[in-house]
Amino acid sequence: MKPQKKLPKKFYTRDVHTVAKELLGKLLVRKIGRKHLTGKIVEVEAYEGSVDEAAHTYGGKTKRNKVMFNEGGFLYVYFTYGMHFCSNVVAGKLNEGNAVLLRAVEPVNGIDQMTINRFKKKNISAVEFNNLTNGPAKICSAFGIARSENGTDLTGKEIFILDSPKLSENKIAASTRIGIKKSVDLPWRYYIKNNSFLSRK
DNA sequence: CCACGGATTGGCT
DNA sequence: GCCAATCCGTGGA
Repeated sequence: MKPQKKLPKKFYTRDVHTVAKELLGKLLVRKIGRKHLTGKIVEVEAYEGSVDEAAHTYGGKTKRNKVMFNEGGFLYVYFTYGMHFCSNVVAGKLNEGNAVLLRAVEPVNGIDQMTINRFKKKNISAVEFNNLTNGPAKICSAFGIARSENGTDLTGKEIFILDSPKLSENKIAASTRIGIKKSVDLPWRYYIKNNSFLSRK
C-alpha cells in the first residue's frame, strides 16, 4: 500500500459541498503522544454560513463560532447539550463561515485507546464496538477531542486527515441533516452507502 | 423493536 | 430564560 499523504491546505479551501463529499473515505488522525488514533470518515454534513439557518455562523461572528470563519483547514469544535463536543472541518474561503460536521467514522487504528476514552475500560462488547464512533459526539469522545482542540490547524501534526483514493459517486448518498430544527429540508448530509458505522441508515 | 425524556453547560436574546 | 448540529437508559408493545 502506498503511504498516504496528509491533505493539503488547498483541499480544504474549496466549495464546502465538494470538501464534504471528498472527505468521505479519508482518514482522520489524532496524534496523542506516540499513539495515532485513526478513523475512516463515513458520514458528514455541510453547513453553509451565508444561506443556511442551521449553520452556527448564519447570524454573524461571535466568540463561539469565530474559528468557523477562518479559511478552510482548521478544526471547529463546539460544545452542545451541556455535555457533548462535536468536530467540524472548516471549508472554503476566509469569512465564508462554512464547515463540514464529522458525524461518523469507522475505527481503523488505536482502537484500544478509543475504547478507553469512550467507555473507560479496555474490553468491550460487539455492540459497544459498533457504538464507538458512529455519531459526532462519539467521535470526539473516542478521539479525545474537546474545547482545547478548537481551532487546531489540520495541516499541522496533532490532528490531520490522510488522503485516500476518491470514492466513485455511486458509493455516496445524500439526505437531509440530522438533529436540527432549521433548514431541515436541505439535503446536505453525505455518507458512504451501506457502511455499518453510520449514525443512521 | 421503538418512542420518549433526562442529563447539564453555556451561548445568545 | 430558553434551548441546542447528542447520547443513552428506560419502559411499553
